[in-house]
Amino acid sequence: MATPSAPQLTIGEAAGYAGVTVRAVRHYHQRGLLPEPPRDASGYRRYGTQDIIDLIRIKALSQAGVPLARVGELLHADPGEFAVAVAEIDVKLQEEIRRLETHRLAVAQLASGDGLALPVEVVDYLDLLRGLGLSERIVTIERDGWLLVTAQVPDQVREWIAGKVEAMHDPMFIRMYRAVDEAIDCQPDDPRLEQIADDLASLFGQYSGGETDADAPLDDTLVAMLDAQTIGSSAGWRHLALLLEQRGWTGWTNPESTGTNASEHRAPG
Amino acid sequence: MATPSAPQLTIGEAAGYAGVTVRAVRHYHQRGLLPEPPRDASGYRRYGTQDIIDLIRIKALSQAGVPLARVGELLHADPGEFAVAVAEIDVKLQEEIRRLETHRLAVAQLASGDGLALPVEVVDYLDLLRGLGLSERIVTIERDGWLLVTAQVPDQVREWIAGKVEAMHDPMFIRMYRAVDEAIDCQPDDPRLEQIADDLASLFGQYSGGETDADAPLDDTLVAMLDAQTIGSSAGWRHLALLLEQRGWTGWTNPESTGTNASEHRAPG
DNA sequence: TTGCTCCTCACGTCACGTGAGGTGGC
DNA sequence: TTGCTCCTCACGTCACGTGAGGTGGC
Repeated sequence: MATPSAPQLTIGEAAGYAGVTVRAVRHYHQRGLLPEPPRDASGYRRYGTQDIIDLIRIKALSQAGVPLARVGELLHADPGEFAVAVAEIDVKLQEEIRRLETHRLAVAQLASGDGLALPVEVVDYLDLLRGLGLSERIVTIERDGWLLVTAQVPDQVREWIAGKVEAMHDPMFIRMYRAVDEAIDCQPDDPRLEQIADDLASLFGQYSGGETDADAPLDDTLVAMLDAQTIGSSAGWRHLALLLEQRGWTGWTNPESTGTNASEHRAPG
Repeated sequence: MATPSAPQLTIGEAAGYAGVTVRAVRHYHQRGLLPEPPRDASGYRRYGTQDIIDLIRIKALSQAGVPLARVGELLHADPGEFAVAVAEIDVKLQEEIRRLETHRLAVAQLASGDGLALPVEVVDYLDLLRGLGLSERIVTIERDGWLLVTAQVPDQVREWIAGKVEAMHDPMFIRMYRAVDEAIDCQPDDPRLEQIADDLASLFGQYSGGETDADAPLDDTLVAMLDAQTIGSSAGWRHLALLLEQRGWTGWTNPESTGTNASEHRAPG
């Protein structure tokens, strides 16, 4: 009793006392983190107290996000190295937490269905369009347009959307959007298209279009994608574009008509 | 111009506009998340606008921590299913953030070198021992003992350590610890051991040992491990145990002598 | 012609999980 | 004898990364 005999645990017992799985212990042997203990007559590994302590420390480091490759070094590092490594680990954990918190915010927005990969401002703008009574179809088209633009130039989007929201206080803009919305489901021979084209041509004439800027021009390919996504998605819109051209308008690529903002950043036709 | 032609992007261009890698796009095809687009004359995949939008949405969901297996369902889910799934994702993200924050705290403690897998209270207690001038060797032995106990019964440790801290206000306890510390590096024939054994026997006699409790008894194997880790680690201690037995003491397994708390939870021998 | 992109396998990463097939211990 | 643990391969997981070896496009 004066010299207590150290217990020789099997791998399952050792794993249990350390709070890890049997497979994890074998894995640590394979990775060289924990030396293979002696075997008994049956070929079973037999673990001592120090092995359990090492297992607990390996588990703690690993759970703190330290890759096993570094755990090996750290187990036998002096306090100086250890402190440096710990500082690095803390920075990584901080970054990871910030990343997840950002994603949580994104996911919360995402509950609305729109917020997926879109800034809050854009989601609010889309809700504004809904509030004006515009159809889900046109809102979806707007949303997809903004998805494309946001993926490309995320930083500019906030400014652009501010301009759009302001424009939406102008009753003329609202009338234009409603007219375009009405056109979306028209057949090309629908007589309403002629009336809508007349209205739009008149509205466009009143609007001098001074908001064009070229801070971050979108490249031609992206503009073509946006056009395809907007005009190309509706036979009514395609025909409306033709009618507007007949009235001297230079095409859908003008800002107020497409419902996306891409064209605002090209000089009017 | 009235009917803009949709651009047909190569895989590299598509990946670029969506902000993912070329390999990721091929992977999404393989997983069935994104249908294979048509090929051109050279066998190159050619992507349209909707593909880019889908890629952006896949990326957003994936980055939010949604496994690709679920991304597939969610891409075409109705708003109800989507909302439920989003709520689940948010819960997972919250858990993950909490887990990482806990680990950050652990890692911060870990900077001291001790805090690895130990509660703050234990670290403070170890610092208290250092403050009393005890050697690093005995502090390390204490630490490893607490590591073993904490891995086993983490909830009880806080109470136990409170009792230990209180006991350390008793000068008798401090003298015992210092005597035991002095013995650690003694050869078995060191004459000081006799003196230390006399002192300890005297101290033990004064101490009635009323703090034993059995709230969460440690199993025999764990106690044996603790004994091996403490007494077994020093020839001086092993001999001191013998000398104490000669003085009628029942062994190291009595609480005040080992420096670990395990034995406090067994009835004195 | 050079350099870049594209193509299809197919193995590597990371920390283990999970059988597959067999043997020892109580 | 049954059931549990142990043993050693060795493939599977997850979301791609990274060559390997070859061809098309500008």
